[in-house]
Amino acid sequence: MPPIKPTLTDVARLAGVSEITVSRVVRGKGPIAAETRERVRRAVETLGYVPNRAAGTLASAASLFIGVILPSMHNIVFPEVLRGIYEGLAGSPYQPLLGVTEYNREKEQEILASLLAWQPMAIITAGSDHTETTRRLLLESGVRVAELMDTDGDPVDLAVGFSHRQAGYDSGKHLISRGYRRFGYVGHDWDADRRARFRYEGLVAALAEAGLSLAGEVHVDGPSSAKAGTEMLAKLLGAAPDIDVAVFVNDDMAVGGYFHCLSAGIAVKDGLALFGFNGLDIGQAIPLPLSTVRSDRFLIGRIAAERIIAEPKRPAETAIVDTGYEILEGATA
Amino acid sequence: MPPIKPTLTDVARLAGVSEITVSRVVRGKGPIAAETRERVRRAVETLGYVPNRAAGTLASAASLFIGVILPSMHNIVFPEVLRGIYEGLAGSPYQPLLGVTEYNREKEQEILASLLAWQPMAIITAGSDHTETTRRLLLESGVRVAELMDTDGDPVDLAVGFSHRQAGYDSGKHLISRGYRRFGYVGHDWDADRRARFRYEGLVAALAEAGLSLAGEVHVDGPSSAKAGTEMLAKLLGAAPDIDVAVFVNDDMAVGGYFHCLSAGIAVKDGLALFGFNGLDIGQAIPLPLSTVRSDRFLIGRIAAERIIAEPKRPAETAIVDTGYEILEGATA
DNA sequence: CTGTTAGCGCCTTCAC
DNA sequence: GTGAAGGCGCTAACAG
Repeated sequence: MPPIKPTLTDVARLAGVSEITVSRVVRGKGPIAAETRERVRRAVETLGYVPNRAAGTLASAASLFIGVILPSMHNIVFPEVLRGIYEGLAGSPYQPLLGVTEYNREKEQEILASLLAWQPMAIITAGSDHTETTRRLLLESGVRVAELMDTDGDPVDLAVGFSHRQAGYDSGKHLISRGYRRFGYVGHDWDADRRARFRYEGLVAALAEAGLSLAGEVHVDGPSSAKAGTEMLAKLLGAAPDIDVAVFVNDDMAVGGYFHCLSAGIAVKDGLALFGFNGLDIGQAIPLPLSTVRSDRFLIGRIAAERIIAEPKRPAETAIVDTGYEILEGATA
Repeated sequence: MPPIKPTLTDVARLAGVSEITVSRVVRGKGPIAAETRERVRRAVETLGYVPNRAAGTLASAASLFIGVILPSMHNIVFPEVLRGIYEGLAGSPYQPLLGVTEYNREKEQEILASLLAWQPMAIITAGSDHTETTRRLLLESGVRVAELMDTDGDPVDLAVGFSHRQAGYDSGKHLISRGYRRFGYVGHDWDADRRARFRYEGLVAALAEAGLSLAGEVHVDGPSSAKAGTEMLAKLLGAAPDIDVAVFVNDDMAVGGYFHCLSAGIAVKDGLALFGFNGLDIGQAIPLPLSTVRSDRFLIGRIAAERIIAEPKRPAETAIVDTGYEILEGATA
């Protein structure tokens, strides 16, 4: 245990220069004579000096934080977004500061307030929709704001993602074109997850255009999972035995549906088609690759981080980056 | 955009009190007259005051950060640990500050240095083993240090987890007691993941005690995944066709192995037994629940956070909390 | 290329 | 129950 933490002053004294010179060397800013730099480096080394960022933040009125707000850590989707953010931030001095809302709008608001207390240079949120106060705080913060995943709303500053409504609609069109007519839906509680509802609405719209409607639908309480998918498909088939395709809110659930078919001896695709959403690895690893919509969560995170670094001041105009998606034909529909 | 960010001084002026009084109200510390408190509250409300934590940290020489270092975000294991940490921190003023090492010891060291610059009150690391410098920095930081996941090493302060060596050994004993004799192993690059190696070594030790040894083993480059498990099991069976049980480094890989058996028409358990590690949901959702070792990642994170909050000063003695594990019999072995 | 001056916004200590 | 003074460690702005 060192008796006391060395400060800039200590380093400066040891190196025989002023504090500001040490500060410049440490931050790599300003012109410094090679020899001076070397002397300072050695002093830093000797003392084991670690800069105090709280002091730096206070003095420069600019922290190196980027506040990141994610809805959930219950499946791999948002950790992937986070990986993308880290990737986009690599090599920059910025540090993500993470909050998790559990899909709760009030919690998002609290988390935002606490993140803002650290004077972040930007906020990246994948929280679904915001409370009015949240939106106001984002707007008034004056810092860059990236809203991730969907582009169906009206962004505060920058939105990165794609239209979930359109993805749902395209899924419906695709399945209709392949001859499916009797649709069942397996979802979860979408009061929290607005993107799930957008996809659902897009799907229903596509069906309506073809003069069709859902023959049955079931919703699980709580987070989606393979286990829930297994149970919910069984329930759906109990209520609507004659459907020819089941559309799932996401791949986790759809993979569970696949397992139900295996156990129940249902011929996947010919007996019952399955369709997911996300394009998770696990869905493509099962013996019949899952028919689904692939999106690139990693890319969404990375682009958001890169754009923010490239333009640290909030621009006058809002912008939307469409990262797109792709319908994977797969083998289950 | 507010013309200027209100500070304590602004609030104090509006409320007609001194700065320190506002500070006390905001932090909920010290004795304050109910009426004063109310007046201050209103002023805070009116101005939309948000405390500047950088200033607070600097002045009090104690930040509200807990540095968290995780090896990877490529599967659900560490997000679960993180959820546990958030759970353990709920209701406290502490905020996790996350770094991800990608299983790289040098990167862990860099991340640690940058986290320490924020004067965290504790460091929680699930990084595998440390460089010498990392260990020294942890030791000298003087703050609480929790090392998560395994208890096979010599902790700096607090370790929370269980012995992976013992878990590997118990797995071997269990499988031998069930009659398996010809073992194959499917792993990944464990230079990075020392816990995987500990389990492997435990397994091999159990085999040796019974006069057995591995009949074959394969290792994938890169992160583990179901897809890699599928491919690697095929490869293993090419090299060692007569094994009666395949032990996988983790459930992701084992689930992939299960899929290979489905596709290749191999009777799981009777033709080839499968054994995993972690007890992931997906492993328990497949038609034959995976035989595996269940650990509680959420609990590990939560306990670490709770213990740190309960005792914010580093105690004189190191401590180890064994969260245990459980062999799940499952249906694949 | 280097130094001086003057805070950043808050909290600790000590007084009343 | 409240306040005054001083400083936490660093950096912007301006000299030289």
